[in-house]
Amino acid sequence: MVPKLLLPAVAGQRERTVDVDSEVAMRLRRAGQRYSTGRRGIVHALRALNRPVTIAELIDATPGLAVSSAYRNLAVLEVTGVVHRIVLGADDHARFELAEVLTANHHHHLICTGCGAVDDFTVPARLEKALTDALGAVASATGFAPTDHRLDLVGTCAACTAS
Amino acid sequence: MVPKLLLPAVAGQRERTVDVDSEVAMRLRRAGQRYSTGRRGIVHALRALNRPVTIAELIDATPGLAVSSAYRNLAVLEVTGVVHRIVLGADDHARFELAEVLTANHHHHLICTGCGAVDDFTVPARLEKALTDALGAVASATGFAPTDHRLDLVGTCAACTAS
DNA sequence: ATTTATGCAAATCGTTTGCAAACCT
DNA sequence: AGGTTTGCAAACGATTTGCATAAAT
Repeated sequence: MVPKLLLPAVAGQRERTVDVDSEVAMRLRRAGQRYSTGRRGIVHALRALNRPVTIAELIDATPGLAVSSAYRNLAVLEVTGVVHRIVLGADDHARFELAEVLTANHHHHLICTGCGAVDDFTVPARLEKALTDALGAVASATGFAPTDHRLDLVGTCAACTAS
Repeated sequence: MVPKLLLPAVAGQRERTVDVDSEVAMRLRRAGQRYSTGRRGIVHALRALNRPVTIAELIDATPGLAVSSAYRNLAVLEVTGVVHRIVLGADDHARFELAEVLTANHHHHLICTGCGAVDDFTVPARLEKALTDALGAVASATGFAPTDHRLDLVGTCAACTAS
C-alpha cells in the first residue's frame, strides 16, 4: 500500500478547498441539519485561519457571529464530524479546527507554554505507521477500541524563546 | 543547535514512593513554599489514586480539603513541578497526576470518549526513542524548544464498548 | 512574631439555555 | 406553513479572589 503523501501542514489543505462546502453540506444534511449562513461562516473562518483556534478567536474572526451560535454550531459541526475539538495547554480553552477528513491532512500540534499558541506539524509516514501499530497493540491488549491518537509537542515557540 | 533531550521511556514505577514526600518538600522549599498538611494530603491522594483525576474527584478523595485550597495548591504544585496538569477529552475538565519526575514513570493516556475515564499506558522504549528523535527533528527545524511530548489514545474503553 | 496557608462566601467569566423573531425549504 | 436557526439576555457552574483566622517556621 502506498503511504499517503506527506505535505507540510499548511499545504495539505489547499487542493480540496473547492468541495469542502459540499462535503460539509452533505454531512449536515445526513444528520438532518442545515448548512446555514452562520455555519458556513464558521467553516470558512476555520479554513482561513488554518490552525486550532479558540472560540473567542473564532468569534472575532467571524463578523456577526453571536456567542451562543458559535457554541451551538460548533457542537453541531463537531458531532457531524466537520470540526474537531482539541483541548490543549495549561491555558485550558478548547480549540477547534476543521476535521482531518475535510483537510486530508493528518497532523499533530506544537503547543507553546509561553504564549499558548498552537500550531500544526506532521511526522514522517514511517513513524506515523509505527505509532499506529504500537498503539493498536496496546489497545487490543487492554480491550480499548481506539478511534484516534494524539501526539503533541509541548514547549516554547521560537518567539517566546527569544523573549 | 541540539534540541533539548526529552524524557526517556522508563518502565519501573513503584520504587520511589518512599521519598516522594521529601522530594516534594524540597521542590516546594526551593520555591519558598511550605509543604503543609493540606498539600501533603493532596500529594498522598494523588499517589493513592494513581491515575489522572479531576479536581472534583480529588476533593472528595481528600477529607477536609476546601475547594479553594484544592485549586490554589494544585496551582502551586504545578509550577513547582510536583503535579502535572493534563486537559483531555471533550468532557473538558482538567485532570492532575503526580509529575513523572516523582513517579519515574513516563507514560501516556488512554482516553475513553464514552465515560471520560483516563488511564495510563506505556509504549516500547524503542518506539519512544524514535518518537523523541523525530520530534526533536521537527522542533529544531521550526525553532521550537520542546520540554515534553504527549501521546494519547482516544477511543472507547472495554466497559463502554460492552454497553 | 512574622509570614504563609486555609476556609468561607462573594465575585468572575466562559458556557449554556429559554424564548421570540428571522430563516429556510 | 412547519420546522430550524439565530440573537439576546438571563441562568448556570466551575474557578478565582477578598478577607479574617489558623498554622508553620
